[in-house]
Amino acid sequence: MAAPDTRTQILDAAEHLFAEHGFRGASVRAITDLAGANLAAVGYHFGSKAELLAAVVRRVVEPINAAQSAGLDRLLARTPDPAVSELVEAFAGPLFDEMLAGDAGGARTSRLIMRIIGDPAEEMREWTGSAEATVRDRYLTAFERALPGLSPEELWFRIRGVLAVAAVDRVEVYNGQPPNCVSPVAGQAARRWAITFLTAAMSAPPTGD
Amino acid sequence: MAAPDTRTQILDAAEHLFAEHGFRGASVRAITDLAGANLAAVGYHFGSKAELLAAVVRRVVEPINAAQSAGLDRLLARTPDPAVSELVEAFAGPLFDEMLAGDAGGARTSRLIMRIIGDPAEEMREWTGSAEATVRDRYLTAFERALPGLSPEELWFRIRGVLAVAAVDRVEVYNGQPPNCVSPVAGQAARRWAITFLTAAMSAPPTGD
DNA sequence: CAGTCATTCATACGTTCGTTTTAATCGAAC
DNA sequence: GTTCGATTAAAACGAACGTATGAATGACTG
Repeated sequence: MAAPDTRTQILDAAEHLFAEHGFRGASVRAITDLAGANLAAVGYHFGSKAELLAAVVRRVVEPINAAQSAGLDRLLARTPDPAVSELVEAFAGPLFDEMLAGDAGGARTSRLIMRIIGDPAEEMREWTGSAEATVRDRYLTAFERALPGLSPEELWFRIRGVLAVAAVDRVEVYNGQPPNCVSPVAGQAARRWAITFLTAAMSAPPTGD
Repeated sequence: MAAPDTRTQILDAAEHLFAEHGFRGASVRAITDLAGANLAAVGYHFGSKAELLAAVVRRVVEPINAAQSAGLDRLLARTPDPAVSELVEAFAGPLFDEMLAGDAGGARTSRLIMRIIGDPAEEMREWTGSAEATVRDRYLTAFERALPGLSPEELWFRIRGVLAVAAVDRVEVYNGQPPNCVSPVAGQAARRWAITFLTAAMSAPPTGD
């Protein structure tokens, strides 16, 4: 604690710069400079830049997934049929909570998550373990019970929408401040607004064909 | 001006590769190779790689903005107080329509938009003109009238959510196929699903403090 | 004290990048 | 047929990148 080891300082710096500039935009030299470490430290501790990214993403995603899973456990222990609002809270809440725990009110972490879910066919694709898929499956079936009549395709579309809204939170959109209000908004307010927004969205009746 | 205009072929190739690999991930050499043009053609026709990006983004964003503006005009010509569902349709609809006009059912364009709104402090920041801000402002005041009691901050949060859902459309999320259904979904279905989803979300009552 | 092991350091290598420069090409106007 | 502006082609430049290497450092062990 008095002397934080080089490895975690590199992880911190990499999380910062990957979120801000993307994987290709953040150079190993910039990361090690920010971390106060030597250039070769990345190779020594992680093997390569891609493996460093995997470590960064894992560190961000794992607590979120654990919280999502625990929240669903808590819900299902009480009733086999949770309400949509409860499912949304348990699923989307951790995305905000873990982000708030980070620096700058989570603005940086939300950017990182946005890059993770938005980068197709990049080095961002190697980190996923089975935990993510498991949690997704469990929420999918829970939502299916809570929203009868919704096709699996439309349900999956909605869940992706939840992820999108959570990820875009507090990322400045469209080049600058919104016209009539301050941004980024306070973290806790954004969390409540998102739950309201997403609960209404998930609860919408199925789209008629 | 005939069939193989080098300038537009470079624009097409750049739109493809910027969407797929991002600004830094798409090299000028890869773009000119895909376009069947010479490396120096980018410098000649656009000046630099950053200006090429600006041209690409402009070409994608301008028709969307024009359609959004025209849709609001049409609405306001009929009634001074359009319903929330009408505003959502007029605002989010063009994001899908213009994407459908593109290749691959718009999957690539949606990725490009996602990169645009997700890249802070990058070269993605130079393209915006006054048209975007104007359209945003007009929708903001229209939504304010349709949703009394909603604070400007929460309203802006919701509009960003609409953009996020539209942008993430058909981008494969979380590394691979969703567990129980095919993806990417058909474009027209996604458009209807999104309107349903977002109308319900925008219509949610204000979050209590 | 000598030894060893993990870590840090300075440095170099080979690639790839965006950009620039200079020459070649081509179509039309005179 | 020549000239001229506009476009394309080929080559090269310097900078930045990810990675690899071997020597220095320093704390702990015997």
